[in-house]
Amino acid sequence: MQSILFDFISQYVSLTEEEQEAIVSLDIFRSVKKGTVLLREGQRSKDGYFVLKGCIRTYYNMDGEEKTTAFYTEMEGVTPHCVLDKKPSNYSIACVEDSIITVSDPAMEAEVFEKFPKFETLCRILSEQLLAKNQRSFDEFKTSSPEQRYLSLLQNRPDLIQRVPQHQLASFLGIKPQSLSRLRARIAEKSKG
Amino acid sequence: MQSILFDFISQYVSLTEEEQEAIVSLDIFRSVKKGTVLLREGQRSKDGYFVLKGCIRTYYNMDGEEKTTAFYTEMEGVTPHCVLDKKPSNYSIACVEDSIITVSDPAMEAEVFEKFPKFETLCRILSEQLLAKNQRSFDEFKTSSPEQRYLSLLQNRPDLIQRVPQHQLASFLGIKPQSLSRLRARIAEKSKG
DNA sequence: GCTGTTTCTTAACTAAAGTGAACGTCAGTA
DNA sequence: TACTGACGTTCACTTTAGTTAAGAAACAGC
Repeated sequence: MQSILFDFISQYVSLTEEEQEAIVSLDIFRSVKKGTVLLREGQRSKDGYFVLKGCIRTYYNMDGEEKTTAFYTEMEGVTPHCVLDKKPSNYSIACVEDSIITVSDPAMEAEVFEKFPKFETLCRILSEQLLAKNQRSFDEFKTSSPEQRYLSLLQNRPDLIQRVPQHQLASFLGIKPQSLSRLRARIAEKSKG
Repeated sequence: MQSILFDFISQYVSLTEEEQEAIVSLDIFRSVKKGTVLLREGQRSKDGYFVLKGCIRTYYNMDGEEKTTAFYTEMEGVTPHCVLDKKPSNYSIACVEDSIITVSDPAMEAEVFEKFPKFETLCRILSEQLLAKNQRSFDEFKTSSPEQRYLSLLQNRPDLIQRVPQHQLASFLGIKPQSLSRLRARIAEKSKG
């Protein structure tokens, strides 16, 4: 299980035995059941999550309605805003499927950065790349219609459409579930032609 | 001029005289005229930009039409995707106003990180915070209508509405210029009510 | 297996954004 | 001065999303 994480890290920096053991000794690996809420709106958690297997999502509760804004699957991680903000979280995080994740906080990070500065470089590079990726997604979202967004999702993350409920996908695409149904019907109609 | 940058940095880490001089000696400060294109679609620049005064924007050329997706004003910075990607840029960056900016590249960063590891910590923290901020904006964008987005812009960055052409604002809000005009008229109508 | 809930789809109607075109304003320029 | 092009607004019309409601299908708990 841990090897999945180390394989991922090795794409960026190489780790010695000692460094790997330092990670393992932090005891960050968790197995969580579908539906488990990792972070609840209003809490002040300091934990960040990284998905080794499975899928988790962030969602807001807007006047009674759940709005899912992001999914994190294999080899993707989230640091909730409240960790950096020092304010209660304004969204929740839950497991979409049974998942295996790592859970870590800034104190653990600081400890590792101290011992192995290499990890700080790793984290800097990862957040720079995540930032760029997030901006690209945002740009694509802004410059395309719901239908184009759905088609692009179909191209780039077809697995998501299978593993995630439609109504969660809808808000992820910035529309209502009914509109997603209609849009799908429209596309099917076209391709039948 | 340089003091603006150091004031900003001092919010995160404190710099010694020596460190400040190291920055100054890099000769990164530039004064650029309105309309200047800093990065053109298709180029492979390694430069990142930080705005001390003025405003710059990123935009895509989508079948002849310019789509502006982001504005950067005082104390905001961009690292174009092409810097991290090692691919030609798929967007352009231009000055919206006469501006004073810094221009730096990864080689310069590496040099400074080497001499003063403190700067790597600064950069890590900055990108983590930028990432969180960007995700918040994206979440807000997804969960609101064009009209709500415009009203929120009016609240949070009223200056942008003044200093930026409407058609650039429109694509920034994810809509067409005509829709922005209409939407503004609608709001004015309501408040007259 | 039954029941109730959640999820997905469909439909009719409303509201808003996209599209194409026209027009007025303004700045720059021949 | 007159011409040009860019920008913003308005209008008529089309397309699509939001809203409300109803019903079918899938699923979980009993």
